[in-house]
Amino acid sequence: MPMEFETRLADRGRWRADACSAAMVLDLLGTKTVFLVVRECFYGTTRFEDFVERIGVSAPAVSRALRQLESADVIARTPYREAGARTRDEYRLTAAGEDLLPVLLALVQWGDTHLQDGRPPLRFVARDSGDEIRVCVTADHAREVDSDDIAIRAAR
Amino acid sequence: MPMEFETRLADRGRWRADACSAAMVLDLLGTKTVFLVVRECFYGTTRFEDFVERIGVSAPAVSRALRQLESADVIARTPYREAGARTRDEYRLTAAGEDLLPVLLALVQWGDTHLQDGRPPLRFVARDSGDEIRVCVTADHAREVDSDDIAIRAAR
DNA sequence: CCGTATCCACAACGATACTG
DNA sequence: CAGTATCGTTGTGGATACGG
Repeated sequence: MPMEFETRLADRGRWRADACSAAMVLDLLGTKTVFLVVRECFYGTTRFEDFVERIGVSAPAVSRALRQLESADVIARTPYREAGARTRDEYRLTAAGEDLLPVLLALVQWGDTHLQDGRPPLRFVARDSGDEIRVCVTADHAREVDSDDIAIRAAR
Repeated sequence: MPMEFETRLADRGRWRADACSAAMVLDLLGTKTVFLVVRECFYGTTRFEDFVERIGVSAPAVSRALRQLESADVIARTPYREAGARTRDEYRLTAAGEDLLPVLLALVQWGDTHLQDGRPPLRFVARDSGDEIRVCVTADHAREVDSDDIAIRAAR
Protein backbone atom coordinates (compact mmCIF):
# COMPACT_ATOMS: atom_id res chain seq x y z
CA MET A 1 0.00 0.00 0.00
CA PRO A 2 1.30 3.41 -0.90
CA MET A 3 1.67 6.38 1.27
CA GLU A 4 -0.94 9.06 1.03
CA PHE A 5 -0.53 12.63 0.03
CA GLU A 6 -2.14 15.26 2.14
CA THR A 7 -1.64 17.70 -0.65
CA ARG A 8 -3.82 17.31 -3.67
CA LEU A 9 -2.24 15.00 -6.23
CA ALA A 10 -2.79 17.67 -8.80
CA ASP A 11 -0.33 19.83 -6.91
CA ARG A 12 2.41 17.35 -7.54
CA GLY A 13 3.58 19.10 -10.63
CA ARG A 14 5.30 21.71 -8.56
CA TRP A 15 7.73 19.57 -6.62
CA ARG A 16 8.30 16.34 -8.46
CA ALA A 17 11.31 15.35 -10.54
CA ASP A 18 14.31 17.47 -9.71
CA ALA A 19 12.90 18.86 -6.48
CA CYS A 20 12.72 15.39 -4.92
CA SER A 21 15.68 14.55 -2.75
CA ALA A 22 15.69 10.97 -3.97
CA ALA A 23 16.29 12.11 -7.53
CA MET A 24 19.07 14.43 -6.45
CA VAL A 25 20.81 11.73 -4.45
CA LEU A 26 20.56 9.31 -7.34
CA ASP A 27 22.21 11.84 -9.62
CA LEU A 28 25.09 11.72 -7.22
CA LEU A 29 25.34 8.09 -6.20
CA GLY A 30 23.75 7.06 -9.46
CA THR A 31 26.01 4.27 -10.54
CA LYS A 32 26.71 0.95 -8.95
CA THR A 33 30.45 1.54 -8.75
CA VAL A 34 30.08 4.86 -6.99
CA PHE A 35 27.94 3.32 -4.34
CA LEU A 36 30.21 0.34 -3.85
CA VAL A 37 33.06 2.73 -3.17
CA VAL A 38 30.98 4.18 -0.36
CA ARG A 39 30.32 0.69 0.93
CA GLU A 40 34.04 -0.03 0.97
CA CYS A 41 34.70 3.16 2.92
CA PHE A 42 32.33 1.96 5.59
CA TYR A 43 34.10 -1.37 5.58
CA GLY A 44 37.36 0.39 6.33
CA THR A 45 38.98 0.54 2.92
CA THR A 46 41.09 3.65 2.42
CA ARG A 47 43.59 2.83 -0.31
CA PHE A 48 43.12 3.03 -4.02
CA GLU A 49 44.36 -0.44 -4.79
CA ASP A 50 42.11 -1.99 -2.16
CA PHE A 51 39.06 -0.35 -3.68
CA VAL A 52 39.97 -1.82 -7.03
CA GLU A 53 40.48 -5.29 -5.69
CA ARG A 54 37.61 -5.49 -3.23
CA ILE A 55 34.98 -3.95 -5.45
CA GLY A 56 36.21 -5.88 -8.43
CA VAL A 57 36.18 -3.05 -10.94
CA SER A 58 38.92 -1.44 -12.98
CA ALA A 59 41.23 1.28 -11.70
CA PRO A 60 39.82 3.99 -13.98
CA ALA A 61 36.33 3.24 -12.72
CA VAL A 62 37.51 3.66 -9.15
CA SER A 63 39.35 6.82 -10.06
CA ARG A 64 36.24 8.33 -11.57
CA ALA A 65 34.05 7.27 -8.68
CA LEU A 66 36.44 8.69 -6.12
CA ARG A 67 36.61 12.03 -7.88
CA GLN A 68 32.86 12.20 -8.15
CA LEU A 69 32.39 11.40 -4.49
CA GLU A 70 35.09 13.85 -3.57
CA SER A 71 33.46 16.66 -5.49
CA ALA A 72 30.19 15.82 -3.76
CA ASP A 73 31.93 16.02 -0.41
CA VAL A 74 31.08 12.44 0.46
CA ILE A 75 34.68 11.37 0.74
CA ALA A 76 37.85 13.37 1.31
CA ARG A 77 41.25 12.63 -0.12
CA THR A 78 44.22 13.23 2.16
CA PRO A 79 47.88 12.54 1.47
CA TYR A 80 49.79 10.26 3.82
CA ARG A 81 53.17 8.54 3.89
CA GLU A 82 54.13 5.25 5.39
CA ALA A 83 57.59 5.08 6.93
CA GLY A 84 60.11 5.24 4.13
CA ALA A 85 57.50 5.24 1.41
CA ARG A 86 56.35 7.81 -1.05
CA THR A 87 53.35 10.02 -0.38
CA ARG A 88 50.05 8.53 -1.41
CA ASP A 89 46.42 9.44 -0.95
CA GLU A 90 43.93 7.89 1.32
CA TYR A 91 40.19 8.21 1.03
CA ARG A 92 37.84 8.56 3.94
CA LEU A 93 34.21 9.37 4.40
CA THR A 94 33.37 12.90 5.40
CA ALA A 95 30.69 13.57 7.98
CA ALA A 96 28.19 13.75 5.13
CA GLY A 97 29.47 10.42 3.85
CA GLU A 98 29.04 8.85 7.26
CA ASP A 99 25.42 9.86 7.12
CA LEU A 100 24.93 7.42 4.26
CA LEU A 101 25.05 4.56 6.72
CA PRO A 102 21.25 4.11 6.79
CA VAL A 103 21.23 3.91 3.01
CA LEU A 104 23.90 1.24 2.94
CA LEU A 105 22.32 -0.81 5.69
CA ALA A 106 18.87 -0.50 4.20
CA LEU A 107 20.16 -1.84 0.89
CA VAL A 108 22.07 -4.67 2.52
CA GLN A 109 19.12 -5.53 4.69
CA TRP A 110 16.78 -5.75 1.73
CA GLY A 111 19.23 -7.83 -0.22
CA ASP A 112 19.76 -10.16 2.68
CA THR A 113 16.04 -10.69 2.97
CA HIS A 114 15.05 -10.94 -0.65
CA LEU A 115 18.09 -11.87 -2.69
CA GLN A 116 20.22 -14.09 -0.53
CA ASP A 117 18.72 -17.52 -0.42
CA GLY A 118 18.46 -17.90 3.30
CA ARG A 119 21.45 -16.63 5.22
CA PRO A 120 23.19 -13.32 4.67
CA PRO A 121 26.97 -13.42 4.30
CA LEU A 122 27.48 -10.62 6.82
CA ARG A 123 25.85 -9.57 10.04
CA PHE A 124 26.04 -6.16 11.68
CA VAL A 125 26.06 -6.13 15.45
CA ALA A 126 26.60 -3.55 18.18
CA ARG A 127 30.23 -3.65 19.19
CA ASP A 128 29.53 -3.67 22.88
CA SER A 129 26.35 -5.65 23.33
CA GLY A 130 26.53 -7.86 20.28
CA ASP A 131 22.90 -7.06 19.53
CA GLU A 132 21.80 -7.18 15.93
CA ILE A 133 21.77 -3.80 14.22
CA ARG A 134 18.73 -2.98 12.13
CA VAL A 135 17.61 -0.08 10.07
CA CYS A 136 14.02 0.80 10.84
CA VAL A 137 11.37 3.27 9.84
CA THR A 138 9.80 4.68 12.93
CA ALA A 139 8.44 7.70 14.75
CA ASP A 140 9.97 6.47 18.02
CA HIS A 141 13.12 7.90 19.47
CA ALA A 142 15.42 4.93 19.14
CA ARG A 143 19.04 5.19 20.16
CA GLU A 144 21.04 5.76 16.98
CA VAL A 145 24.13 3.67 16.52
CA ASP A 146 27.20 5.19 14.94
CA SER A 147 29.16 3.29 12.34
CA ASP A 148 32.19 2.82 14.56
CA ASP A 149 30.03 1.15 17.16
CA ILE A 150 29.16 -1.51 14.65
CA ALA A 151 31.06 -4.71 14.18
CA ILE A 152 30.75 -6.88 11.12
CA ARG A 153 30.62 -10.61 11.50
CA ALA A 154 30.94 -13.08 8.70
CA ALA A 155 28.15 -15.62 8.81
CA ARG A 156 29.36 -18.94 9.99
CA MET B 1 34.99 6.18 11.16
CA PRO B 2 34.50 2.85 9.52
CA MET B 3 33.00 -0.24 10.95
CA GLU B 4 35.30 -2.93 12.12
CA PHE B 5 35.61 -6.45 10.90
CA GLU B 6 35.76 -9.21 13.42
CA THR B 7 37.03 -11.49 10.74
CA ARG B 8 40.53 -10.94 9.52
CA LEU B 9 40.64 -8.48 6.64
CA ALA B 10 42.67 -11.02 4.74
CA ASP B 11 39.63 -13.26 4.77
CA ARG B 12 37.66 -10.75 2.79
CA GLY B 13 38.48 -12.36 -0.47
CA ARG B 14 35.93 -15.03 0.13
CA TRP B 15 32.79 -12.97 0.40
CA ARG B 16 33.30 -9.63 -1.30
CA ALA B 17 32.05 -8.54 -4.68
CA ASP B 18 29.10 -10.62 -5.83
CA ALA B 19 28.44 -12.19 -2.43
CA CYS B 20 27.63 -8.82 -0.88
CA SER B 21 23.95 -8.02 -0.74
CA ALA B 22 24.60 -4.40 -1.59
CA ALA B 23 26.16 -5.36 -4.89
CA MET B 24 23.29 -7.67 -5.72
CA VAL B 25 20.69 -5.05 -4.94
CA LEU B 26 22.51 -2.50 -7.05
CA ASP B 27 22.48 -4.89 -9.99
CA LEU B 28 18.75 -4.82 -9.64
CA LEU B 29 17.92 -1.24 -8.76
CA GLY B 30 21.09 -0.05 -10.42
CA THR B 31 19.78 2.79 -12.48
CA LYS B 32 18.23 6.02 -11.46
CA THR B 33 15.08 5.47 -13.46
CA VAL B 34 14.41 2.07 -11.97
CA PHE B 35 14.63 3.44 -8.51
CA LEU B 36 12.45 6.44 -9.26
CA VAL B 37 9.75 4.05 -10.45
CA VAL B 38 9.89 2.45 -7.03
CA ARG B 39 9.63 5.86 -5.44
CA GLU B 40 6.54 6.63 -7.49
CA CYS B 41 4.93 3.37 -6.44
CA PHE B 42 5.33 4.41 -2.83
CA TYR B 43 3.82 7.75 -3.69
CA GLY B 44 0.76 5.98 -5.02
CA THR B 45 1.37 6.04 -8.74
CA THR B 46 -0.02 3.00 -10.50
CA ARG B 47 -0.51 3.98 -14.14
CA PHE B 48 1.99 3.97 -16.92
CA GLU B 49 1.36 7.49 -18.08
CA ASP B 50 1.68 8.87 -14.55
CA PHE B 51 5.08 7.26 -14.14
CA VAL B 52 6.21 8.90 -17.33
CA GLU B 53 4.96 12.32 -16.36
CA ARG B 54 5.92 12.35 -12.71
CA ILE B 55 9.37 10.87 -13.10
CA GLY B 56 10.04 12.96 -16.14
CA VAL B 57 11.53 10.25 -18.32
CA SER B 58 10.49 8.79 -21.63
CA ALA B 59 7.90 6.06 -22.04
CA PRO B 60 10.38 3.43 -23.23
CA ALA B 61 12.53 4.06 -20.19
CA VAL B 62 9.54 3.49 -17.94
CA SER B 63 8.58 0.41 -19.88
CA ARG B 64 12.03 -1.09 -19.41
CA ALA B 65 12.17 -0.20 -15.74
CA LEU B 66 8.77 -1.69 -15.09
CA ARG B 67 9.67 -4.94 -16.76
CA GLN B 68 12.92 -5.15 -14.88
CA LEU B 69 11.19 -4.55 -11.57
CA GLU B 70 8.50 -7.00 -12.48
CA SER B 71 10.97 -9.74 -13.25
CA ALA B 72 12.66 -9.04 -9.92
CA ASP B 73 9.30 -9.38 -8.18
CA VAL B 74 9.45 -5.85 -6.81
CA ILE B 75 6.32 -4.74 -8.60
CA ALA B 76 3.43 -6.70 -10.04
CA ARG B 77 1.43 -5.84 -13.12
CA THR B 78 -2.28 -6.49 -13.01
CA PRO B 79 -4.89 -5.72 -15.64
CA TYR B 80 -7.82 -3.51 -14.73
CA ARG B 81 -10.65 -1.76 -16.54
CA GLU B 82 -12.35 1.46 -15.71
CA ALA B 83 -16.05 1.62 -16.46
CA GLY B 84 -16.51 1.64 -20.20
CA ALA B 85 -12.81 1.75 -20.92
CA ARG B 86 -10.43 -0.72 -22.43
CA THR B 87 -8.33 -3.00 -20.24
CA ARG B 88 -5.07 -1.53 -19.07
CA ASP B 89 -2.35 -2.52 -16.63
CA GLU B 90 -1.65 -1.14 -13.25
CA TYR B 91 1.57 -1.51 -11.36
CA ARG B 92 1.85 -2.03 -7.65
CA LEU B 93 4.58 -2.93 -5.24
CA THR B 94 4.75 -6.51 -4.11
CA ALA B 95 5.50 -7.35 -0.49
CA ALA B 96 9.17 -7.42 -1.40
CA GLY B 97 8.79 -4.03 -3.02
CA GLU B 98 7.18 -2.63 0.09
CA ASP B 99 10.25 -3.67 2.00
CA LEU B 100 12.24 -1.10 0.05
CA LEU B 101 10.70 1.65 2.13
CA PRO B 102 13.75 2.04 4.38
CA VAL B 103 15.93 2.40 1.30
CA LEU B 104 13.74 5.12 -0.16
CA LEU B 105 13.42 7.02 3.09
CA ALA B 106 17.13 6.72 3.85
CA LEU B 107 17.94 8.23 0.47
CA VAL B 108 15.40 11.01 0.84
CA GLN B 109 16.56 11.73 4.35
CA TRP B 110 20.17 12.03 3.26
CA GLY B 111 19.25 14.25 0.36
CA ASP B 112 17.12 16.46 2.56
CA THR B 113 20.01 16.91 4.96
CA HIS B 114 22.88 17.33 2.55
CA LEU B 115 21.55 18.41 -0.81
CA GLN B 116 18.53 20.55 -0.15
CA ASP B 117 19.60 23.96 0.97
CA GLY B 118 17.75 24.08 4.22
CA ARG B 119 14.21 22.82 3.97
CA PRO B 120 13.13 19.56 2.36
CA PRO B 121 10.24 19.74 -0.10
CA LEU B 122 8.42 16.84 1.53
CA ARG B 123 7.92 15.62 5.06
CA PHE B 124 6.89 12.14 6.11
CA VAL B 125 4.70 11.93 9.19
CA ALA B 126 2.73 9.25 11.01
CA ARG B 127 -0.81 9.34 9.75
CA ASP B 128 -2.36 9.17 13.18
CA SER B 129 -0.04 11.08 15.47
CA GLY B 130 1.54 13.43 12.97
CA ASP B 131 4.97 12.61 14.37
CA GLU B 132 7.93 12.88 12.07
CA ILE B 133 8.98 9.58 10.53
CA ARG B 134 12.69 8.84 10.52
CA VAL B 135 14.95 6.08 9.34
CA CYS B 136 17.32 5.06 12.06
CA VAL B 137 20.10 2.59 12.59
CA THR B 138 19.65 1.01 15.94
CA ALA B 139 19.76 -2.11 18.06
CA ASP B 140 16.61 -1.03 19.91
CA HIS B 141 13.22 -2.47 19.22
CA ALA B 142 11.48 0.54 17.80
CA ARG B 143 7.94 0.31 16.52
CA GLU B 144 8.13 -0.10 12.74
CA VAL B 145 5.83 2.06 10.70
CA ASP B 146 4.24 0.67 7.58
CA SER B 147 4.09 2.73 4.43
CA ASP B 148 0.31 3.15 4.54
CA ASP B 149 0.58 4.65 7.99
CA ILE B 150 2.70 7.41 6.54
CA ALA B 151 1.35 10.67 5.22
CA ILE B 152 3.33 12.97 3.01
CA ARG B 153 3.18 16.68 3.58
CA ALA B 154 4.48 19.26 1.23
CA ALA B 155 6.66 21.75 3.02
CA ARG B 156 4.95 25.02 3.44
C1' DC C 1 -4.48 6.01 -26.41
C1' DC C 2 -1.46 2.38 -23.61
C1' DG C 3 2.63 0.17 -24.14
C1' DT C 4 6.51 -1.59 -26.86
C1' DA C 5 10.09 -2.21 -30.64
C1' DT C 6 13.53 0.24 -33.07
C1' DC C 7 17.16 3.36 -33.77
C1' DC C 8 20.42 6.79 -32.48
C1' DA C 9 23.09 9.57 -28.83
C1' DC C 10 25.62 9.67 -24.72
C1' DA C 11 27.65 8.10 -20.43
C1' DA C 12 30.07 4.58 -17.83
C1' DC C 13 33.09 0.49 -17.78
C1' DG C 14 37.43 -2.33 -19.14
C1' DA C 15 41.91 -2.65 -21.47
C1' DT C 16 45.73 -0.43 -22.44
C1' DA C 17 49.16 2.91 -22.18
C1' DC C 18 51.11 6.62 -19.86
C1' DT C 19 53.07 10.01 -15.84
C1' DG C 20 55.15 10.87 -11.25
C1' DC D 1 53.23 1.26 -7.67
C1' DA D 2 49.50 5.03 -7.23
C1' DG D 3 46.66 7.32 -10.15
C1' DT D 4 45.02 9.16 -14.67
C1' DA D 5 44.24 9.88 -19.92
C1' DT D 6 42.60 7.65 -24.00
C1' DC D 7 39.96 4.61 -26.76
C1' DG D 8 36.72 0.91 -28.09
C1' DT D 9 32.60 -1.33 -26.31
C1' DT D 10 28.34 -1.84 -23.90
C1' DG D 11 24.25 -0.39 -21.71
C1' DT D 12 20.79 3.20 -20.67
C1' DG D 13 17.90 7.12 -22.12
C1' DG D 14 15.18 9.97 -25.80
C1' DA D 15 12.79 10.39 -30.28
C1' DT D 16 10.23 8.16 -33.35
C1' DA D 17 7.34 4.86 -35.22
C1' DC D 18 4.56 1.05 -34.64
C1' DG D 19 0.90 -2.69 -32.70
C1' DG D 20 -3.25 -3.70 -29.67
